[in-house]
Amino acid sequence: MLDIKFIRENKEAVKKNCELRNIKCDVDRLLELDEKRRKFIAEIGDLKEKKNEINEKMKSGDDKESLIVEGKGIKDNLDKLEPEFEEVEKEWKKLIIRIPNMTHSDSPIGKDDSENKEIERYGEPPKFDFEPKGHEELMKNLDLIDFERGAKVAGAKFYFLKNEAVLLEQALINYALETCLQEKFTPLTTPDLAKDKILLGVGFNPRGEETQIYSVESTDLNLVGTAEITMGGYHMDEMVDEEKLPLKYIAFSHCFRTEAGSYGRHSAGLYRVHQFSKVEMFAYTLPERSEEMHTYFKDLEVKIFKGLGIPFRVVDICTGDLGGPAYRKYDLEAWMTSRNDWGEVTSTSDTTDYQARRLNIKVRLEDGKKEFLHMLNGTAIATSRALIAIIENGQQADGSIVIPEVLRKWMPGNMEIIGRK
RNA sequence: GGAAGCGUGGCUGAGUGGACGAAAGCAGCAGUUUCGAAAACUGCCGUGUCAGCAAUGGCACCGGAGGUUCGAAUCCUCCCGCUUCCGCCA
Repeated sequence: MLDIKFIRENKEAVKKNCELRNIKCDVDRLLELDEKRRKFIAEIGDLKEKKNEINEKMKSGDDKESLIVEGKGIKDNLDKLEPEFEEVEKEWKKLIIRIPNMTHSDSPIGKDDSENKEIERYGEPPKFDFEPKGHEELMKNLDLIDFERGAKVAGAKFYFLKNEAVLLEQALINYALETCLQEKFTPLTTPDLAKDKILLGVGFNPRGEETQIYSVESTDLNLVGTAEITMGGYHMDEMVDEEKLPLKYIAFSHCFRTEAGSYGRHSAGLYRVHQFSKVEMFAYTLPERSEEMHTYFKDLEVKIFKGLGIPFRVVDICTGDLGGPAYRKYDLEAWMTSRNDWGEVTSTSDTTDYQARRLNIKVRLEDGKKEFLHMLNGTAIATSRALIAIIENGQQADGSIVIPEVLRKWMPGNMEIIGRK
C-alpha cells in the first residue's frame, strides 16, 4: 500500500506508474473518495467533541435532564453519519489497496515479460550430440516421478517424486540452506497455512476471482503460495530496533498454487504444478539499505545456481510484469531444453515499505524516530524448477543424469549420476 | 475437546463506570556533571488520523468485533491469542 498523502501529492506520477505497470486503478475516484472521507472524519470528529463536552458537564451534575436529551440527539446524528462514512471508507480501502508500489527508475519499461531485460548471463544453452529429452520423459524413464498416481490422489498437476528424485530434492534444500547459513541467515520452517489478513498484508488477494491461492473452506486460512507470506507476517504489528536490522531469514515451506488460467503450452511436466517445495530468503532492512540487500539477494541466487553448474541468466523485470508490491524485481532464468528457452527458477523483489505499511512493521531508529522498514524476498531454491534445470542440462545420451557436484554429499554413496549401473 | 485464569504504551506493570491516553519502573532522547565515560540529578518521551506553513488543536485507540450507557480500559455477547490443569494424540 502506498501512503495516501503521497498519492494526494503525486497524483500524476501515481497514475503514470499504474499505467506503466499495466494495472488498472481509478486514482481519480480514490482521491474523490478521499475528500469525502476527510469531510466525514471532520464532521464526526466535531460531533464527538460536543459529545465529550456534554460528558464533561455531566460530572458536575447541573441540569442533567437537558444534557441527556442533547447527548441523545448527538448520538442519533452519529448513528446516521457513521454508516455512510463506513461505506466511503470501505470503497476507499478497496481502491487504495490496488495501487501498486512505485517503480525503481532503472526498471525497464515494457508491457509484459517479453520486455524484461537480460542483465547477466552465466553459461550458454548446452549443445547435445544427441537428441535431448525433456525432464518429464527423462524422469519417467528413470522412475523418478509419477504424475498419473499424483492425479489419481490429488488431481492434475500433482505428482509423486520417487527414488533418487526425492533425495535430489532434499539435497537441493540442504544445499540452499547451507549456502544461506554461511551468510548468517536465521533458518525457519514456517506454517504452510496463513490467515487472510496476512495474505492481504503481503499483497496477495485470497478468495478473489483468478486467485492463485487455495483457501480452506469455512476458515480464514489459506495454503501459502510462498514462505514470503509467512515470513512477511512474522513481524506484523511489531516495532524493531534499528540495531537489530537487517533481519535475514531463510525458510523452508511447501508452496501451493491454483495456477488458475495458466494451463498453457509451457505447463508440461514439473514447470507449473500445484505444489512444490521452496527455500526462501527474506529480509527486513532500513529503508536506505534495501537496494543494497536486493543486489545481495540477487548475487546469492547467482552463487547458488552457478554452484549447480546450470546455464542461466538474470533478468531485470519490466514495469508491466512487476505485480503489485515490488519496487524492483530480478528473476533468474535457467536454460530448459523442454522449453527450448530460459525458464524462471528464482525471483527476488524489493517491496520497499509497501508491505510494511500494510503489515504495520516499523523500525525504531537510534534517535528515537520511527518509520516503516523495508522488506525483501528472494528464492534460494524452488525445488521443482531447479530439478527441471538439473535434469535437462545434466542428461546424457543414455538417458542418465549427472548430479551437480555440490549436491553429491547429500546423496547416498556420493552418487554422481542417476540411472547408470 | 473440557475447566480455570489472563491479554493495558518499545518492555515490565497499576488501574473494575465519569478524576485515565492511562500510575510506577525499565529502556530511549536532551541536558547538568566529567578530559571522556559510568553513576547521580533535571527535563522530555505512545500510536494513528484529520485540520494547519507552523505552533497547536480535534478525534480514535487498553487483543479484535459488536452491545449496554448521557458516559466504557472497567459491565455484557461473540471471536482471536496466551498460560495452567484434565482428556486425546504424532
